[in-house]
Amino acid sequence: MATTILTAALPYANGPLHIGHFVEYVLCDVHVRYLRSSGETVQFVCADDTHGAPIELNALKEGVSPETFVAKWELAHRADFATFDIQFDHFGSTNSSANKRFVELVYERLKAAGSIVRKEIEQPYDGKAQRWLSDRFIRGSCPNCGTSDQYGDSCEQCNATYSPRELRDARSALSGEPLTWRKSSHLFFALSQYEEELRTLLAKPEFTHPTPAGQLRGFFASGLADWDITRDGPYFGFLIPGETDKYFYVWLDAPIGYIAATEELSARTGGPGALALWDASAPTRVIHVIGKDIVYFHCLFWPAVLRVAGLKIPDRIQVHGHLTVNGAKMSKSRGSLIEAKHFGDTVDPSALRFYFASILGSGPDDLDLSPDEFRDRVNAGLVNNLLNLVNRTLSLLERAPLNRKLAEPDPGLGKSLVEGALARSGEIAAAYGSFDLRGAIRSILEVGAEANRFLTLHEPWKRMKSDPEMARRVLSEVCEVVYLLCTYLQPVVPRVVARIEAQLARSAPRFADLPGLRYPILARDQPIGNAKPLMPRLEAATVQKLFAGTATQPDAEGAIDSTDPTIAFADFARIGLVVGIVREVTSAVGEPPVLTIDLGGSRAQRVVVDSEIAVGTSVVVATNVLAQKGALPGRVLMSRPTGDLAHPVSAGMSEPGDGVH
RNA sequence: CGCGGGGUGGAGCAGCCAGGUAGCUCGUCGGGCUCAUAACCCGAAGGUCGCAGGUUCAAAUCCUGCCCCCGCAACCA
Repeated sequence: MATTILTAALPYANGPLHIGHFVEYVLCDVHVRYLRSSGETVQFVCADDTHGAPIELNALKEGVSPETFVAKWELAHRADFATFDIQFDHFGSTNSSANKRFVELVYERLKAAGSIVRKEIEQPYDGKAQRWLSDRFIRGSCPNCGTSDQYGDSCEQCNATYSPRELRDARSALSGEPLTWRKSSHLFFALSQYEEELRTLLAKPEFTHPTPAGQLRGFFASGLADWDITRDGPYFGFLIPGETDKYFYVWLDAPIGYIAATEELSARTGGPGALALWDASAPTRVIHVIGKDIVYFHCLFWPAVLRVAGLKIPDRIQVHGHLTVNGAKMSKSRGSLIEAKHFGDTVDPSALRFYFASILGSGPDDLDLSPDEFRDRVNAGLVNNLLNLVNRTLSLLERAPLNRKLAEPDPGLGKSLVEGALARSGEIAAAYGSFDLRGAIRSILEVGAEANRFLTLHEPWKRMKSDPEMARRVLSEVCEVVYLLCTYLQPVVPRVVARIEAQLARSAPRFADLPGLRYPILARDQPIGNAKPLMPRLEAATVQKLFAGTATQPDAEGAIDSTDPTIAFADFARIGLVVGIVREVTSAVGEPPVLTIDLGGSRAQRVVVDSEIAVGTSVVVATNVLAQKGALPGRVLMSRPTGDLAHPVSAGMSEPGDGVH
């Protein structure tokens, strides 16, 4: 049977993993465990992504070599994977000799195919720091709305996109120096040559979900640009052979890390080797699981590179959404980022696996994690319905007078129950197979509910004395369902299923075995083991600890009430208030006036107000309040001298840029 | 007019492609059970399916316009 290579996106070796990362790892790990249970041969590989400017800079900041720096994070990442039962067949590093070899091989093949072109380009340069600057390291004012302190490529405030050339007052984020521009000779991958092939590929519904595919269509509209695969030193990465102080861009060598990982796995286990597995004509099935943020790299550059290099084009790019916490994007600055380690230290990691599985569909929609949702789904679905079913059944069976012995099959009693549970295997397998974990969990919960109803109907606890053999027969039939539930649940919560198997004193069937099974599926002559609660319910206090420090989302209406007599001082303190002077007022008929306000230094800001204010007036401006989406650009004017607001600012007493306390 | 996704009982979702009794989980209320991790079972309340128009015998579902929310924009990974 053909090997399936399944990859998870490479985590960047620049910091700890957070629970958002684990949406993907759980999705992959569950899928892989399902495939294995179905009898497929799978190589589940991943690696740390170690190259690029941020790592190089952060290592420098810590005074260690990049190698030492990434080694530290690799160790932390591996520990987190172990905590959450993410079982890679191989977890490598892009900074490996195997990867270097494959990057050079791919490069040679691209060159031989005539797909590498050289272009002289001008790049922003920081003369003081002696570094070339990516957009990420450039800050300036948006040429569209004037908002200060924006990145080199787009404005968070008005959503405009532009080039660093257009940015006003563009400066290096490293040294604060103004940008200079220098010429450099860069190698490009001629992506434009493969436009038609990529179009065809993206039109295939099995290649990726229609949503990301549709988004990429926008790129074709303006024509695909060639891809710059060169970075000038200093850079942490692989030197480009035949060039001086030029490195491969991290996004070229990172996905090749998938190939290198399979090579290292082969070397370890005596497999066929990456070139055999990844050859364009190989029967291998390649599936990349990625977040929607890196669709471009995996659906455009990567297939084109593979195609030209004579390697296997992925069969599927499985795209998932991002995790939000309390409805908002996770962010370090907002304090809503939950590190995986913190989570794993606080609750049973199986709970998170189950939670993600219960909300993960096959599409790229975002998922949300909130304390209440998390607790409800885990407690109601996993603990109350499924695990409590196991516990109530086994704990009755183990006690006298039943003494852990099962009854002979009683088809009239339990055959339809067991066959009903067995009949669900098809839809559950199909759901797992299509990455619809949510659908799989839904079906599994129905199996559990059916068995719970069966117990309520037959009330074995009432018959324990009057008719113990009847109680034994009822419970034995439910044991059959429990046995099947082990199979169904094993991909999601392998650790918990192992405990159930121990209590049942049996190993569950594999998915591959299910089609051949007929009632009864359980060997009745073998006694069960000892019953014990399988997993505690999540307590509200425990869950709160997980979210300690994360902001809770204000309710849709009423939560922000400016007439509220008291708000926490901390909330107020977060608003940055600065004195500014109105320099210019423009107003079109029918439009609210727009003020340009001098905030001291080179900072200026445009603000929309509801009434005109004279030029030269001193005002107080909130500098860090984002405008409501869809509203006119600008931030909030907090106070003005002539209005009825509390504290007029006297011109002459304060200078633009002064803080307000 | 940058691209895309979404707006369905209190919360989160399914249904929409192939129009025809609006479904699931949680929550709420009432009842049952008492084996089990206060778990399990039964029942009930609660929705003019974002707004407006159109097509149709019939629209959550198809078409048009509008409003609102979210995400993504290749040289940040």
